[in-house]
Amino acid sequence: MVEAAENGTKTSPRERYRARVRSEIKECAWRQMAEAGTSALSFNAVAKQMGMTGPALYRYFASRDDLITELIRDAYRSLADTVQAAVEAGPDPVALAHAMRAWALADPQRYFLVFGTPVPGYHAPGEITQIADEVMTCMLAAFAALPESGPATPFETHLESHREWAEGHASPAALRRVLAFWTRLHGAVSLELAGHFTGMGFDPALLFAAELDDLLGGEG
Amino acid sequence: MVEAAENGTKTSPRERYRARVRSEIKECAWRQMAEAGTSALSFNAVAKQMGMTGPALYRYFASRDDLITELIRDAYRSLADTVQAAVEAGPDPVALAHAMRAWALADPQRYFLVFGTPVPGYHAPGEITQIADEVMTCMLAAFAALPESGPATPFETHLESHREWAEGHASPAALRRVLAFWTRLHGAVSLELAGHFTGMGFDPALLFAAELDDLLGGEG
DNA sequence: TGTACATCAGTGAACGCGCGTTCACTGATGTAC
DNA sequence: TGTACATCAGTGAACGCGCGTTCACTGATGTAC
Repeated sequence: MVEAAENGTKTSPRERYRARVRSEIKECAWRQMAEAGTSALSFNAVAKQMGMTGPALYRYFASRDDLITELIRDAYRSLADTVQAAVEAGPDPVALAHAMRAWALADPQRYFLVFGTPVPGYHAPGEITQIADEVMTCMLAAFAALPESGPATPFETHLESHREWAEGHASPAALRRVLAFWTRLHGAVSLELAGHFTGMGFDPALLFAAELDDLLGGEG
Repeated sequence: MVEAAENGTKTSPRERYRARVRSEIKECAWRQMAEAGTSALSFNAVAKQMGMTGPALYRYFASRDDLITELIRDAYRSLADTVQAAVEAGPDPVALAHAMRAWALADPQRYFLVFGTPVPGYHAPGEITQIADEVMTCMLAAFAALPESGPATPFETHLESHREWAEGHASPAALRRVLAFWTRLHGAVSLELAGHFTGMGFDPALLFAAELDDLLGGEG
């Protein structure tokens, strides 16, 4: 995957080469994470796997932390793009849910880099928080068109006075639906990916569908 | 917390001392995990924090991996005990849910050691799988008494032929409820603990209650 | 109760290792005239 | 087109560090007579 030039300026061969190597390094890092886990990323090992010596990587990333931060950002970015594409095709929560699940299954370690065990001290840079907001906005858009249901639940009443984060784009009922959507989706997908369903013989896809159906068909 | 002698045999002072130091080492390790994350557990650092030199720990644990495995086992064990205690007080899913959430909030890193990002290669030893089964059995017990609801959903039909893991102790309807219970509980709790709700102002406890209510009150 | 011996918790030195990172360098690639 | 120079990707040696782990030891605690 070659990183494209984002504006019209001509890219020199050297710039193109740099961009290609940079993304090859990232792919290598992803592969290493997929094999040994999210927390086991060695700068030197990535270099070796690239056929380079360790110090060479410093031509492309200022430090190991720099690489990791960029991987996290890319993970969020690809989720946001996936969600955005799904919502642009129409505000259909079911389609959105399946797009998100597919994104998760495509690369479990990427999923866990976003939604997995947090590192206690770590605070995400603003750039990442912003992408997370994008994702939330898209999810809200998918639920905006849904009809109101019955009388307000206690949680919806609570949301009435705690909805600044949605910037007024949605009713408490829609917010509750989005949060339930997100919660159930994450619950089912992450238990599945972490292997907590292996041993029980059922198909996780059907549990996922059932949870989704309960939210959307059940009480609308 | 002193590890009690499990049978009637007298424990020598030395044995009592050993047991106390062992559990102090574990507490130290938990503290270190709570500060630096699940994956950052250094044998030497634990020793230093205990006021010992590194090699001294080998009197108590055969290796670093040994310590970690035992911590994971203890985490599962304490979850199973919590769940068991809740269910013994009566088969009330609401009480069970709140007991499990309380257990998670009491020590997030412990929760994530059980339900967080998995390490790709790792396969849990049989002892741990067995404790996980205990937890599932307890959850099933909490739902066994619940009344049947309407016509079977597609997922329940699927479970009809994939329910060996429950050993016949529950109907497909109950199994579906247990899986939804577990999924939603994990979804809400883990997003909360990972900090994905910070920034939005609402109270995670109310989202949790709402999800629970939707499962138990909503369509029973 | 006092002495001789065994047990065993903890130390200090040492091991090899892989880590992230720096630095001065070489040699290929691209640019200017 | 050929030559002189600048850029810059990548190397190899070296750094200090903390890691898990081993080993021979010291010295305190417990046991046997």
